[in-house]
Amino acid sequence: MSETTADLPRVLQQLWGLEGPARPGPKPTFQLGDIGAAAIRIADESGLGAVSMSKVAGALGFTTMSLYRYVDSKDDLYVVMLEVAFGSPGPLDPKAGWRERITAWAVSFRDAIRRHPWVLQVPVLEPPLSPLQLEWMERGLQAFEDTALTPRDSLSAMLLVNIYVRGTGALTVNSLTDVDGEAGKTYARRLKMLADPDRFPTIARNLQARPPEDFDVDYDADEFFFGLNTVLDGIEALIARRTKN
Amino acid sequence: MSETTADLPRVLQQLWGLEGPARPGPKPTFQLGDIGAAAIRIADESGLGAVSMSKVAGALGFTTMSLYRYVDSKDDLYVVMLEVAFGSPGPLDPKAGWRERITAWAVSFRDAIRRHPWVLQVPVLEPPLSPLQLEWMERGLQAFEDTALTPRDSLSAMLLVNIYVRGTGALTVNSLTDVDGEAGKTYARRLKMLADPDRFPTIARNLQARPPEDFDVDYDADEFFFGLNTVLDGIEALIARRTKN
DNA sequence: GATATCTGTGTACGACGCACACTGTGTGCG
DNA sequence: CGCACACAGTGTGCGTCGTACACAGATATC
Repeated sequence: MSETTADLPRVLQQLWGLEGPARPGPKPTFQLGDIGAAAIRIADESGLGAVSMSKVAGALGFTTMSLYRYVDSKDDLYVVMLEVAFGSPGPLDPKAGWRERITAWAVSFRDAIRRHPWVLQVPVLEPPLSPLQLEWMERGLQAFEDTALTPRDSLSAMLLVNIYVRGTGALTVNSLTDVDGEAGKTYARRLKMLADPDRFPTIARNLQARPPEDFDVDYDADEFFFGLNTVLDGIEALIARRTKN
Repeated sequence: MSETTADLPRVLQQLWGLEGPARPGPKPTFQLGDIGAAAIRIADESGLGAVSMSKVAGALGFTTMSLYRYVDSKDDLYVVMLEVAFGSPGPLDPKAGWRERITAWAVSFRDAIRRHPWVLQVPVLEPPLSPLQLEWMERGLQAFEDTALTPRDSLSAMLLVNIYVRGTGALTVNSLTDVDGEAGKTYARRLKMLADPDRFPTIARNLQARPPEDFDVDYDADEFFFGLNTVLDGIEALIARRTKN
C-alpha cells in the first residue's frame, strides 16, 4: 500500500542516490551530473531551444541514443539540468530576521536565474521532488520559522516570493541578451505609436508623464527590490495579523 | 527617423487592422481570427503541444503551407492565439475603489487562464503590443488612477498583480487536468517519503502539522484570494506611503 | 481585356524525440 | 578462474515538426 522508493521515476532515484544492488556488466562512463553540466553549457550559450539529445550527446562524445541509458526522456534531462543549474541555496543567517532571510533567499534565486535564464523556459510538468529543489524549499520555509505564521501561511508566503522572482525574471529575461536595451527602445517607440489616447488614455498619460525610453517593461536591480519589498510588506501585514490573534 | 506602422511585424499590422492599399489578386479566404480560433480549439482539447501548423491547417481544411499566407511563423500564430484567447477585459466599475477594481481585473485574468490554461506555456519573446493586450494593460493601469501612485508605481503594481495571477495559474495548471487531485496526492506521498527530518526539518514539520493530503502545492479559489490580498496589502502600504508625502 | 499579384499546393530538407534490434565488453558469481 | 549475463554504447529507422521554394491557377484592379 505504502509507496516505496522503487516507485519513484528513475531520475529521482538517481538524484537521491538510491542505487540498486551491484550487478554485473560494465559501469556507466558518466554521472548524471556530467550530462546535466553538458546540457547546461549548451543552454547557456545558445538557449534552451538548442538543447537536443543529439547535441548533448555530441558534446560528451557520444551517440544520441546512448543518452537514453542515463535518462529516460528529454523531460528527465530537464530535471537534471534544473537540479545542477540551481545548485544549493546559500546558508541561512541564523541571527537575521525573517525579512532579511527571505530577501537573501530571493536574491540567491534571482542570481541563479540570471546565471541560467533558460530555467524559466523549462516546461515544468510536476512540482519538484529532487534533493536540491527540496533544499531551496526548506530554506524558503525556514525564513518564516520564528514568525507567527502557520505552516500553511509560510508555504503561501514562500510561494509568493518564489512567484515574484520567477515573474520578474521572466520580464527581464529578454533584455538580458539585449545589448544596449535596443529591444526595450523599439518597444517603447511602438507602444507610443500605437497607444491612441482615445482608446488607451491611461497608457498614453503614463507615456506622457516621462520620457518613453523609461517605459520599457523591464526590471533592473532597483525595481527588483522595490517590487520585492512591496510583496514583503504584504507578508508583513499578514504576520502582524497573525501575531495579534 | 520616426518609425511608421509599416515597420511593424505583419501580425501586428493585421491585428491592428492596418490594411495596405488595394491590390489585384484573389482575396484571402480566412481572417486571422478564424485561424486563431481553430488553433485555440486544438490547444484547449489537446494542449499547446498539439498545435502544429499542419494540424491547424488541417482543421481549416487547408494544406500546411497555406497557413503561411496568413502568418509569417509559428510564433506569429501564438500571438494571434493569445489575442483571441484573452479577448477583451471586463469593463471597469467606475464607482469602485482601486482594490475592487484590480481584484476584478485579476479575476478576469485568472478566468481567462482557466479557460485556456495553455496560454501560460506560450513562449513569449517580447512584451505584447497587440490591441487587446494593450486593452488589458489599460484596464490594469486604470485601477490605480485615483490613487497617489506615480505612473511608474502604477505600472509596477499592475505588473505585480499580473505576475501573481500568472504564477498561481502556473501552479494550478497541472491540477486542472487532474481529476480527483490524484497527482497532488502522489506528490504529497512522495514528499513525505523523501523529506528526511534531519535534512529538511522545516518541510517535515510542515508535513506533520496537518494531514499531508493538504500539502499539495495547489491554489484553490480561497488560496487565490488569500495570496492576492497579501499582494494588495503590500500595494496598499505603498499607496499609504505615497499619500503621506 | 491585360496583367500584375495574389491564393493555395506540392515537394523537399534538416532537425527533432525516441523505439528497437544489435554488438561487444567487463563484472560479479559459481 | 572462467563464464554467463547484464549492461554500455551503436545504428537504423519512423513519424513529426517548422518552413524554404517553385509552381499553377484564379482574380481584382487598371
